[in-house]
Amino acid sequence: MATVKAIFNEYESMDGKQVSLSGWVRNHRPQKAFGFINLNDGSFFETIQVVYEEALENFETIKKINIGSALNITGKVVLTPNRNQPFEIKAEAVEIEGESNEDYPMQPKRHSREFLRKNAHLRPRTNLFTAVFRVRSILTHAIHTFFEERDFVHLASPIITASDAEGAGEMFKVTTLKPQDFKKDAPFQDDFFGKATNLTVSGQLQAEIFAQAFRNVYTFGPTFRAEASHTSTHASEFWMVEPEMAFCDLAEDMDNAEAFVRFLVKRILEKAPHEIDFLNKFVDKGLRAKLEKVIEADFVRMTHAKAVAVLKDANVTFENTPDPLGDLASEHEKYLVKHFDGPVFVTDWPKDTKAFYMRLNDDEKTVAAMDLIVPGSGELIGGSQREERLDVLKKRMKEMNVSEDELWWYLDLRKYGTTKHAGYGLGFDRMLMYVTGVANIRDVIPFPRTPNNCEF
RNA sequence: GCCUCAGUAGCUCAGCUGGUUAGAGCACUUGACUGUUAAUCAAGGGGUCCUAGGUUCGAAUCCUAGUUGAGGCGCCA
Repeated sequence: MATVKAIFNEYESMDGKQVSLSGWVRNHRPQKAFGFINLNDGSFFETIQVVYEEALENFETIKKINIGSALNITGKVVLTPNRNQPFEIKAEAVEIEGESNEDYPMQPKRHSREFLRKNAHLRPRTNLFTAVFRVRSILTHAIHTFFEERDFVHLASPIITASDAEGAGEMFKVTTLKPQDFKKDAPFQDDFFGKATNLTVSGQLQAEIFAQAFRNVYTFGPTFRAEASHTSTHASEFWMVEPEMAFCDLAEDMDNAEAFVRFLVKRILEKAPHEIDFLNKFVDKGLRAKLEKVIEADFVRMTHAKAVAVLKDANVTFENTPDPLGDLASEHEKYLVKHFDGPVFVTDWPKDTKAFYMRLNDDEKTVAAMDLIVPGSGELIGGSQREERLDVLKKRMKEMNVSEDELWWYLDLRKYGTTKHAGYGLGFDRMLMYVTGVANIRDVIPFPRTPNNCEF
């Protein structure tokens, strides 16, 4: 069985060669004595044009084939240098593997993203989602390749956790109890794990454990947030890449993050040129230029204090006043990436805006944190140097109401050969938004989970 | 969670200052067409105008509530 991809690669030497193909009809234009079928077999972004003529014994049946039908085709490759496509397949046999009903919802025309979300079982067959999900697959492999080439050890951090200490957002409860089984005083005593358990919001704390053994490690897996977020960059279930490096400070952490983002972009440009062309043409006209610039230019790095100063100097009225002690609003992030025309690292954040484990700077007011903000996807990476000093860590946990008892093992790491170390979390789906130019996270996840939406 | 906007044919949308039987393009069905490229041309079928209530002689159109979706904000990746 030939594939469309293989034929596209070798058609010049295949004139007159017989091939067998199977795939799905993307478009069909029958005429009186012949017709054209655009077939996609899943191997390649492009469709292949199949021509069939009256001489075929089931010609009248073929003429009635609907879009979406699955076909088996035998025919000859014919070079057609003077037509819109360099070659086509002249059919010798067209067999219908699976018919498509006349009410097939996907038409050869533009559909709204909302409609396609409601038809998540059919949208992978559209050009846009063919491109997006192939890029998603390539991006997944590229992540493993980047770390594997640098001798990082991959670990699968647990999806069910007992700790809810991280404060990264609301968590989903995991329980086998029925509502009436919860006891008032000790609700989870009789539960499956004998304690309250949740779906993970981050694998970082477990990655820190492995980093103190393997030095450089990463996790890559699903994470869950039960926040009622209604935005284009939030999902209830999403994937995160979380490297963790021992003997590493914040600057080296950023070096790694920058190299990582650059590597991923480069890989996508190499491995998915047709998909990027399509996305550049129909989704985001500046996409290719933007990606090429990311490969070349160094990312801007500035402290939070400097960023606030830049915002104060800006000749723009913000709804939220830039606050040297506060978080950046998304309008601020948008201004910064536009102003610097590319990704921006913001470092050394006010300690009250960040999590307990981030390393306290010598000024005792800021922590060694970094966010990488990018156009379109907002905060793509959040990371920090971790607090390795036991006494300081304990003090921060007390200040922020984090239970020492629950995280005894995390504190143990600071007793037995503690090292300076750092890491970050990269939102995989946001990275995919960034490299595809797709504006909504629901359109880069095969079956997105958001508040009130768990179909499919 | 807060704010704003929207819901009319399978899809994309027009109609909305109230007024006969609710329209277009695409899709679908039938027919025409000897090279189409989201083919073209002709005809036909297809509607709980989101739901409930209200105002009115009369509501797709105005009002109220609900519901679903989208966008923005907050939270973060």
